[in-house]
Amino acid sequence: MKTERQIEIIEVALELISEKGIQGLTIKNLSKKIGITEPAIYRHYDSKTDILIAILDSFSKNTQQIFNNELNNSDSAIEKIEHLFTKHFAAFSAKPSLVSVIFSEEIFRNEPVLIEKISEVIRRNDNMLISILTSGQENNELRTDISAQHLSTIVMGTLRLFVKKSRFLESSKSLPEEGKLLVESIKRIIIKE
Amino acid sequence: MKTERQIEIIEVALELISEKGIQGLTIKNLSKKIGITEPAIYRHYDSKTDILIAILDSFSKNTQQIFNNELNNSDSAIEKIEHLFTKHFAAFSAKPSLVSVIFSEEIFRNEPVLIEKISEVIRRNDNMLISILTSGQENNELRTDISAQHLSTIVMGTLRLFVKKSRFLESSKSLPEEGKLLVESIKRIIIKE
DNA sequence: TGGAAGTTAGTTAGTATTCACTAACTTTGT
DNA sequence: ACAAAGTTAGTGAATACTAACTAACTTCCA
Repeated sequence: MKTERQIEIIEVALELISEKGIQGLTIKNLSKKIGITEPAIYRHYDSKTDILIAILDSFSKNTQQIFNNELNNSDSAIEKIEHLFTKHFAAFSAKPSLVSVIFSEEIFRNEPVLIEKISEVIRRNDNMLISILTSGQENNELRTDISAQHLSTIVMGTLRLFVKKSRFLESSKSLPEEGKLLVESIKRIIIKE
Repeated sequence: MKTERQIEIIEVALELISEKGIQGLTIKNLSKKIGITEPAIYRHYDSKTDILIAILDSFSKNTQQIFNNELNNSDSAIEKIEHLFTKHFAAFSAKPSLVSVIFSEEIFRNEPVLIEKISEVIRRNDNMLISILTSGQENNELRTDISAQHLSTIVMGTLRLFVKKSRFLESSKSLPEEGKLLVESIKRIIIKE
């Protein structure tokens, strides 16, 4: 279990990465933003790498939970995909730093242990989305002229770029509002006519 | 114009970022990999930030050229999109470090001048792709039940995630080979029935 | 044409600053 | 009273960058 301070540390670390990139995440910046001294950080995590690992584990848990909820309910595939988008948009609205870092795996390139963790998360999420799409094809809900693998890349790629764009280009509408429209387009694209 | 050494520096810098992330790009690593001493780097670029700016400018020129070639020829929109993908796959095969960093804007978060440059590149490429798609819709080539803005996010998002996946998950087929199949799926999705 | 002057691209040695992290001590809450 | 969570003061290593010097070319012109 994580203590309050541990949770605060990974949340603030996430904010720092979101604002200044991975180079902005230093123990000094982290402690200053929290309001304690540098050595105090080490009462809660043994090393900086351990903090990054905790961030990735938190991602991993979060996304796995989202996918599991969708896999184990009785909704149609279309509804599952819709929830997937909606939940990501809600999470991004609530905590912009989180989702914007989730989709930036290149940030965690410098430590082999982090690359391994990231690769596993990508692989697992990909497989879960593919299994949702495959069962949608089997139910005659989704188009079958395109493989579930390709549909997965299209759906997830669209979601990711949409979120990233919203970080770099500001829009008049809110993210969930504009996202809702995009989901309609995605549904129209994958549905069986 | 860039000297040979300047080109070498940005190429090696790109390799370092690709291998170890932005934190792997240090003047020491850079000079060691090139085979000169650290101060020699400063004969060719005034600062590390200038090297990053040069990388982004090179991206900017490259992608603008690709888009311009496509905009100003007489191909159909479908063919233009197909070329867009093919050229990216070819570039990635030839120099994996380049394309994998192009699509990782979060790497350049720490300097405001870099964020500004990145945002401009994203915005410009987005507009060019939208104009290709819009003219395809006007020619009755592409489906019109989905806005060119959404089609653009779908097409570019798919391309980007596909390239990123190929970096983290290894596949049996080659990138251009597997990419060709993906392009067929994308075409099937955006074409007017 | 040959030597002086300047340029280019490198070197060695060193700067101040920042980095992650530690030892030893103090405060705080139960 | 004791453990958890903080502090001050410091470590060595790494960071971007600079100063001063040099070898090897190029340019220029008497």
